[in-house]
Amino acid sequence: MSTEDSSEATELWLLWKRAHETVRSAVVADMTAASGLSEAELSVLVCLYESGGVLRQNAIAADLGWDRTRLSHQLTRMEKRDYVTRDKVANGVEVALRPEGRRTIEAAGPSLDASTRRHLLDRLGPDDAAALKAIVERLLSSDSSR
Amino acid sequence: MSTEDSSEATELWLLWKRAHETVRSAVVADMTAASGLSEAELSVLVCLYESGGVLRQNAIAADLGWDRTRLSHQLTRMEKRDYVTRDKVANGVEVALRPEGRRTIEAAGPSLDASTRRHLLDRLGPDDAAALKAIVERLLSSDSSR
DNA sequence: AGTCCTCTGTTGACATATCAACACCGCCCT
DNA sequence: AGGGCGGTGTTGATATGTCAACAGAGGACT
Repeated sequence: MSTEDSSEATELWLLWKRAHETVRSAVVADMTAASGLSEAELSVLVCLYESGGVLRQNAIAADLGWDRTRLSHQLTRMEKRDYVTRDKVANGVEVALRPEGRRTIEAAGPSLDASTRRHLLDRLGPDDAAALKAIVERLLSSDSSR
Repeated sequence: MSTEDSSEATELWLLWKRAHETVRSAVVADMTAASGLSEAELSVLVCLYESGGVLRQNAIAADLGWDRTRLSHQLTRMEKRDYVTRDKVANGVEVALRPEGRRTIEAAGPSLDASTRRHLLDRLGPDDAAALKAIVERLLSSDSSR
C-alpha cells in the first residue's frame, strides 16, 4: 500500500474483503480436494442439512443472502447431480435433500470443520474469534434488506 | 437455523460469509448504480489507483488475493474497455491505469465511501469497527499463503 | 366477475470465475 | 552449451453469477 486515499469506511471494506477472500480460497481449495463440492453446492447443502433436509427455495435464498436467480440456476445444476429435488407447493417451491446430497454433505462435514479451524479459528485467538462472531451477528441483525 | 450441527469453526465461517455476502451485495448494487463498475473492475482499479497507477500483474494478484488466471481474464476485459494497458517488462507484465480508468475510479470513489460507510461502518459502532479492522489485519498478517 | 398489485420462481443472454494445459523466461546446475 | 525448474502469464473449455424480461399464483379492491 502506498498513497492511502481511501476513507476509513472504504479502507475497512477493502481489508475485510481481502481477508475474506484469503480464507475463502483456502477453504474452497480444501473442500474441492476433500469432497469435490464447489463452494456454492456446499453452501446450499449445509443450509438444507442444518434445517432438516427440506426448505422453501425462498428460505434458502434468504438464509444465504443470495438472489433468486442465482439460487434457481444453482438448484438446476444440483438437481442434475441428484443432490436435491424441487417440488411445487402452495405459493412456492420446496427443495429437498436427496440421499446422494445427504451422503455427500455428511462426508464433507468433518473436512469443513478441519479446514475452517485451520484457516480461520486457529488464526484468530479465542478472543478474536468471539469478537468476530459478535460483530458479524450484530451486522446481520442490523441488516435492513432481509 | 434449527438443528445446529456445525462445529464452532464452521459456524463462525458460515456467519462470516453471510455477513460478508450481505454487505457485498449492497455495496455492489450501489456501485453499479453509481458508476457502472462491476465489483471485479472496482477492485482492480482501486488497487492500481492507490499504488500510483502502475503495478506488476503479480502484485495486483497478491494484493487482492486473486489467482493468476482470474486476473488475466479480468485484465483482458478491462483492456477492451480502455481502463488499463499491459506491457511486458523484465520477468512479468506491468499494468498501467489509463485516463478512462483513472477518470472512472476517481468518480466512483465518493460513492464507494458513502456506500461502505452506510452498509458497513455505520452499522458497526466505532468500537466494533476498530475491532474488526484489528482482526482482519491480524488474519492477513498470519496468512501463510502469501 | 375483473384489474392491479406483490411475491416467487424461471429463462436466456451475457459477465465472470475456475481448472487444466501450455508457453515463456530467467536461474541454477553439471 | 544443454537440461531441469520455479515463477509468471495466457488460453480455451467449462462452471458459476448477474441482469432483464417473463410467467404464474394469490390477495386486495371495485
